Amino acid sequence: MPKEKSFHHGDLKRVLFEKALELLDRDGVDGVTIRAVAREAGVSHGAPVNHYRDRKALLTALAQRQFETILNSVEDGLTAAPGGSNAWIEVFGKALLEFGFKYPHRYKLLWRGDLIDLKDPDLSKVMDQVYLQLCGQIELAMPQVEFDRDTVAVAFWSMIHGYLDMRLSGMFVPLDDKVTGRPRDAALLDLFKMLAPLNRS
Amino acid sequence: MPKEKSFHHGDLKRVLFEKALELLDRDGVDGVTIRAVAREAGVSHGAPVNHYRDRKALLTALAQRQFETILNSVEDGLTAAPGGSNAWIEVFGKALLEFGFKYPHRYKLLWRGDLIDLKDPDLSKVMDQVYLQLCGQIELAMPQVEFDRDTVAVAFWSMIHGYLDMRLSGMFVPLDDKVTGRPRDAALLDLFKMLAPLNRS
DNA sequence: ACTATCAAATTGACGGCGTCAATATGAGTT
DNA sequence: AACTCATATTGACGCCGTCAATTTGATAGT
Repeated sequence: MPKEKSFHHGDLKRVLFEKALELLDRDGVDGVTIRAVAREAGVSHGAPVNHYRDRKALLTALAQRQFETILNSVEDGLTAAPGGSNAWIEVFGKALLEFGFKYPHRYKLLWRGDLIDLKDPDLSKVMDQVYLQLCGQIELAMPQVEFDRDTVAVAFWSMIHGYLDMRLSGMFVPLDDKVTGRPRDAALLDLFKMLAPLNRS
Repeated sequence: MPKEKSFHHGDLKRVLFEKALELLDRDGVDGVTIRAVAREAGVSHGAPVNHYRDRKALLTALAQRQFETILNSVEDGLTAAPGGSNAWIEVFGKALLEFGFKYPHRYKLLWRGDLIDLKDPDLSKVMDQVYLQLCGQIELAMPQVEFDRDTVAVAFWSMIHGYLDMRLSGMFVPLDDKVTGRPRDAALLDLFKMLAPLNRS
């Protein structure tokens, strides 16, 4: 547990992280500047360097936390899943789609390899955890598959991510469904289920 | 045909566009600054405003041109295609994948809705052309399909784009194939072909 | 209780950016 | 030869990230 007010300010690192997340949700990643975060936290523009080396380190910490959230969301979904052989599609698909539509700016940050440090051990660790969990579920559901598990995992994740990325970039909103945006989501998951017969059974 | 040296400088707009494209390929979109482009063109930092209102207008022009290139590439591929009912998968898939791997920074720019003007008429026109061409091919190949044509188009494009976006962001290079990167590409296209039996035939 | 220490915070500077306003230039027209 | 007006230059403003020098103040050692 962090001290209430340990030294000059208090646990500034926690405050900086929270303010950065608020700015991210409100203004997008461009709004998350060292100086803006410092302003929100009520400290000088030079203070954050003691806790985050630079902007990339701050954004990396934000991204790492979001992957943790997604990992937990998937784990929760898996324990509550009916357990059909296609359950992983619903669980992973819904986890990613709901997260993306709820926190678009957080989701987009996850794939900004130019802004975050992909070599960061904590970040790459949780990214690997999510990916390996997906592969594990595919292996459980499809013990004999025509394509290797990595290919199925990459194809699935590519489709979900590509769809989210284009939707959140405002790319084909006008060409997308005119209603809630959800029927198309479900259709994509249903469509991917057609690949389940890849089982050599 | 543009005049050789029409006024103060010559047709600066053309030069600005070309230098901007060079900078994009070399340094990524962050390297395409108004001032850097002006430097490369040998003019002052205030000169470009007479030809591109602001940075977003310049980047929009770059993106529009790239979509034109992709559109032409697809059209070339279609005329040369064998014409099988799955030909559109190969043609569109290869056009996008080859463009993305050859010009990663150009490809990434296309989906930066925060940097380009999606409402620009010229840009949205060519984007619609590419999308409608895809839908048209799907309609030709799959006259009776279980899902509506838009859903198939979105699913296909999502998978290709998601894969490219993650690859080009350096996201799962370590987890991807260790060889050339191409076997995985082909596997994804093959995998999507499994959806062709969606034909109610 | 006093002082030394040292992480944490402040301040100020530097260069780069986008953008805007004021000014200068010069080719084509009258 | 003078005018016009698009084009180009210059300089400014307020952001930004980052760094160096300095100050602050909680804590540990005497």
